[in-house]
Amino acid sequence: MLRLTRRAEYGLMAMAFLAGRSESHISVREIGNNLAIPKRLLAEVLKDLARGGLVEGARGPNGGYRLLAEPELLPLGRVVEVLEGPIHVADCADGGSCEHESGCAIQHGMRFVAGRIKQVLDQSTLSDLLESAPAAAPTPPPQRMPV
Amino acid sequence: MLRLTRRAEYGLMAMAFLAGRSESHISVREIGNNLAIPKRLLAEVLKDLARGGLVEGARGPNGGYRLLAEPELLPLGRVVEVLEGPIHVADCADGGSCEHESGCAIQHGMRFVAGRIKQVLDQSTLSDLLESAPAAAPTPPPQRMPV
DNA sequence: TTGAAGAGCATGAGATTAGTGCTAAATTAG
DNA sequence: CTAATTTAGCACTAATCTCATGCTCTTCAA
Repeated sequence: MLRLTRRAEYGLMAMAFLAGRSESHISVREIGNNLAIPKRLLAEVLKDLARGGLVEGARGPNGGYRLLAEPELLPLGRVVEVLEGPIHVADCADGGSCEHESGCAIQHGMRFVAGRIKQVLDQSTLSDLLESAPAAAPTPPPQRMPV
Repeated sequence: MLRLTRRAEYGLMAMAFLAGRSESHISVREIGNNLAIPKRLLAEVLKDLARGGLVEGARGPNGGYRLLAEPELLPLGRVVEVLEGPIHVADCADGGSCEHESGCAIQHGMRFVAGRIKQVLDQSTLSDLLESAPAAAPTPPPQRMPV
């Protein structure tokens, strides 16, 4: 499917929302209202992000979440991995060794492709995601298929 | 999850297998034996590839499948789309307009990221996948986040 | 005519995700 | 101290999707 889960999507939206606000703590209720995300689910997502160390939760009135990471230094891949676990594009690419072995000639190529996909997420940061304006979007250096 | 289905993985393996053989038609049985893929499922995958015009099936004894596309000109993304349908990285990126609207500032950024991921698949060809050797693996030109 | 092989259709089992409910713990305000 | 607010943690249901298989029909070569 090559698709992010909705959890990851919500998580990225929430992180971006937090990055764009200066208040120290923002509640799930407020984030959910602004982003039109089911609050109950958003709460789960933010809890996971807190467990992953990307945000910090504060309880009680005036509580909520705040970013711990700097948006400029936080790769999107990190957010995705916290919410979905390690990125695993294909068994052929990520499994220790290809179980289909002998006849399968694509293992090396698949690893390369999977690596490129991960790179896309690792080389874009949360602040890149926010800039609808120009600039940013780091471009990876040219790369050849390694031997 | 950002993960290819097993169907896509099997499909790529099979396509690569066909590309590496010179015989005109190779049966599901032979492909399945070589790649250690459940034959019944592999048959479904190859049928879909045939419907998608990437391979051609021939019935009867000595029947089987053969590649229709040239490996050097066939992007991996094409194979994936035939087997999984259009690549859809995230609702936020591919949906017409972000349903979470107002507060969601990442739609533009997500589209860019999704586009980069699709590029990875569209810029690698079936022959690239096969070369565990050197060369190939085309490198996309530098790109900036468009306004 | 027979056997090999793909084409088509349907279906069951399993895994994964989306979303919700409920309770406990912390913290602030009065 | 009490009440209200908000996160933390756990469990669970329903829906969706994938994996895999079974069966029948059609085509075709020997």
